[in-house]
Amino acid sequence: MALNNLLQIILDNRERKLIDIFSKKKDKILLQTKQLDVADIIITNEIAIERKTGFDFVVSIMDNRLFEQLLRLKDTYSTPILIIEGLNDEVFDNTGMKISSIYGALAYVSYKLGISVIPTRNINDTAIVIERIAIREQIKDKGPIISRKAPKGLSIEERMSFILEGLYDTGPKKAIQLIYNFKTPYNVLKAIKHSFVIYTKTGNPKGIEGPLSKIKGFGHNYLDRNKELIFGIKKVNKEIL
Amino acid sequence: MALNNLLQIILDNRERKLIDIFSKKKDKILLQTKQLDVADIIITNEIAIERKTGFDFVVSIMDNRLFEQLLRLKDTYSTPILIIEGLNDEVFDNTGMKISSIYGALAYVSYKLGISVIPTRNINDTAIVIERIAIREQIKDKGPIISRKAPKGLSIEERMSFILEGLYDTGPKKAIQLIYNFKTPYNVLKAIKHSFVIYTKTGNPKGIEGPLSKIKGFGHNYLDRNKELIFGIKKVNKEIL
DNA sequence: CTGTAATCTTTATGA
DNA sequence: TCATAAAGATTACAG
Repeated sequence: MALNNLLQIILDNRERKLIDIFSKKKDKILLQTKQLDVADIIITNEIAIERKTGFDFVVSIMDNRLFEQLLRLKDTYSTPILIIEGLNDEVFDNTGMKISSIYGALAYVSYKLGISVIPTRNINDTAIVIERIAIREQIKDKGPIISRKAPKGLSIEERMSFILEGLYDTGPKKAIQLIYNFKTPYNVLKAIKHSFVIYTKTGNPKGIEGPLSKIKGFGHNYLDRNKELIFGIKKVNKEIL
Repeated sequence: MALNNLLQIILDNRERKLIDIFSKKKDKILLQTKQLDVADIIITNEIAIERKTGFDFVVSIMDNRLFEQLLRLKDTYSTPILIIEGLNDEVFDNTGMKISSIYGALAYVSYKLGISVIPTRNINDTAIVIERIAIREQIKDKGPIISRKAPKGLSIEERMSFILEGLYDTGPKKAIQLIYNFKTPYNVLKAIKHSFVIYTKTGNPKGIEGPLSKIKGFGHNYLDRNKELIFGIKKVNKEIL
């Protein structure tokens, strides 16, 4: 598609500044703008770039947007790239986030999520990086990309756990325990249905009985709250069901 | 107790400054120094880190040492990491290398070579990154557990919807529709269980029948994918259940 | 993401 | 054996 030796770059139409910069290079770059869902810049079918300023990066950590965005990027493109622009003292000092948290997130994205992180100083540098990548992929030897560690879309088990994390008092740990013990989300709900609180003679909750009682870490409170959530009833006696 | 929570970090004995920094944390970190051949810092058998100041980085590009080093790192450890420290104006202005060349090399290392690049401002930040990686690999859960936190202050209906948003192709809209029609999450799963795909004589999916067919927007794809997710079975024929 | 507070389950203890 | 208190583990929340 690339006529002559024109570089083809697709930009999200909200990236005004980048559009301006590349517009001035019409002799080199064939610019295309559209509303993009999962990335900010697309170089090829395989390579897409998310651009974040240092400030954006930190803010998106706090509201949990970062992880979600990057996972989608990773799901959609085999070579996802994050350009992080101007991660400087100003960002570290003024966002109120702990330094260790920022670097923890950065390290996580880079080596655990397997997303290629490229730091730049400012938007002009960002434009340079984008152009270099486009040149390499579209003009130079399109040498193979050395594969990273196993591409990690959500497995079905992870996805199953994901559902259960909607329950009260249920984080990743408990969710995984439940799937491990009962195999499927539906079985988990059935297990909850068939478990009951045991009371002492004086009427105090003593523990639980039923399928759920075989796993540690699930008590009467867990049962009560989640039965209401799943079945829409406040209290359940064995006799009623 | 304390002994078990010690982080173990192996440093090349030429990394004097890092050794100094970590030496002051003897209560947390078990430091080991030795002459290392292919990395500067070793976290586990799989994870090793090359540390380069911005200046070193540029110089090693020029004398062709960079790629040789990093390729060896990559050959030896399955998760190679490059910490690039203080890649700032001073480096870009005073090394005499073209900006685009520096970024070209950086991009190449990151997305083409598949080495995890993590930028830091200075050696103290570098130490933080190393410590975070060690914590994640040596203390926290091995497999990265993904979690989704429910927004706080949800009503029970909202919370019910949130559970269903763990299903495939189910966002807020479909989740609310489902709760509105079936009242509780458990009923929704039962409705999915008792809904089935209808096929044409030629074996093509035609639509669905059962409780779910009464609502618009839920087709055979939705049914197939989510039955697998909820019940752990790839395909369900009416006859089997 | 991290670090801390809050919450829940389990174990220990005394009546 | 039951009821309360302390300990241990996990989740929720704020930055």
